[in-house]
Amino acid sequence: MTAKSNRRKERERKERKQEVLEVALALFAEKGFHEVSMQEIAEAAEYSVGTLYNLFENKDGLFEELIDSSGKLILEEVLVILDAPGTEEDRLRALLQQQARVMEDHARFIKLYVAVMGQKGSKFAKNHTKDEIHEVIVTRIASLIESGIDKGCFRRVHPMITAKAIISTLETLAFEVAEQFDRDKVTQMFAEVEQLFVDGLLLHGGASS
Amino acid sequence: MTAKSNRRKERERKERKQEVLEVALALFAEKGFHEVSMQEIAEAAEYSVGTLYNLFENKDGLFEELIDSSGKLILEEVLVILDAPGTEEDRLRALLQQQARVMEDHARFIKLYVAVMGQKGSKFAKNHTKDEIHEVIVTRIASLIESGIDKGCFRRVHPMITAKAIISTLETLAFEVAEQFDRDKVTQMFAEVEQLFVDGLLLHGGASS
DNA sequence: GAACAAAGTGAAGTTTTATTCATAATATGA
DNA sequence: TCATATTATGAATAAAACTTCACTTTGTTC
Repeated sequence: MTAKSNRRKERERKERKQEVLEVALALFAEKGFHEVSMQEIAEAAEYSVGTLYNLFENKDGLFEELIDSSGKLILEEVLVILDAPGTEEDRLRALLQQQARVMEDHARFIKLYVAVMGQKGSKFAKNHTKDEIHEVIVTRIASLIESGIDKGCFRRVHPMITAKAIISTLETLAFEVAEQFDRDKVTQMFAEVEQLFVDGLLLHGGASS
Repeated sequence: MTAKSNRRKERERKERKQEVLEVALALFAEKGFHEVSMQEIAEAAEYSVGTLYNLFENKDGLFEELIDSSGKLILEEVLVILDAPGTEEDRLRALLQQQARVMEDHARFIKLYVAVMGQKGSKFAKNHTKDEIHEVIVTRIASLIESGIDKGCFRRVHPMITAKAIISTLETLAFEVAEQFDRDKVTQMFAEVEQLFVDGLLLHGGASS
């Protein structure tokens, strides 16, 4: 009985933490880490400050867990798309076509992430997860492009720079849609991005329409 | 005599302010606004805190002046390039080719700018200059691209999204080189960006090499 | 329903940092 | 050189936030 209870307690604790993290993400993404007080998070989450400190080590700890948990989620989603079977062109198109869905869930996180990434000298510089997400995704896309070049379906561009261009474009657009999300508009937007990058990379007949 | 003196006093004051702003920019870009104290800026600038408050209204004021002065500089530089005579292709290439030089002067500012831009809900949301720089540059590039499409030298892409893609790519790369700048490496980098975007936009024969 | 444990609370303590201001140093002009 | 004005200083103040903790409420078990 006790073991079973412990399991449930633990799960409930995780749920409470998740609840807080979601509220905190919204606030941090809107105003930035230092412009949001623990008091504010507590009120928004309908807990007291004390409870926050019961759930998390401290404000920095809360923030790190936020980056960690959201980061892992998004990384996983993107890798599933990139690891799917198909040609390089297919997979690159799939990535862009599914961005609307990915961003619906994660635009606020991406926004926060980009803002935090900037300050490498800040106290969050040590955080491993932070850089990893970005690095892994960019590297994967770069090798996808490289492989497409080798097979002769993409023209010769610098794979790493192209990957960075694609990701930074997606991040920038995520920024813009983070506040009020409109699925149709965003889908349309990424169709344009797809046309820009993928058609621009194709060697044969991409420049139509 | 007094008028002459006043003029000089004023100039010297501006110089002192500029001196402080440069030091502050380096610190802010590295660690972020809230992670840099007035004490820290004072020490780095080799003044006392009191003097900072003599020169600037307060910390927020100092920051706004920083964004304002650096922002106007960079805007001016970019517009000169975009307003130069030549075809759309020429001017777009010129923009990318001259980025190495522009960034050598302003990479730290761009980095800071991007990080701050993120938090629209922050207390700097009111700042006009902030958004204007970005908006003006993006809009100008978009109309350059649009005009190139109309003339039949670029393929049909979404001008605004393409402009945003180009700018966000440049900003991202500025991020990376902000710390230690290597002119040759950066020049090479932007050549790759040029190849990616401009060749990708051209209707005829761009896909060579 | 009583004893115990777990979760929640928020006022008070502590730390941090922006800002002020009385004073000192320096520059200016006669 | 003296009187005056400008500029610089940094300890003291005040405000804002993080964090703690003694206490209350809620849940669990027998």
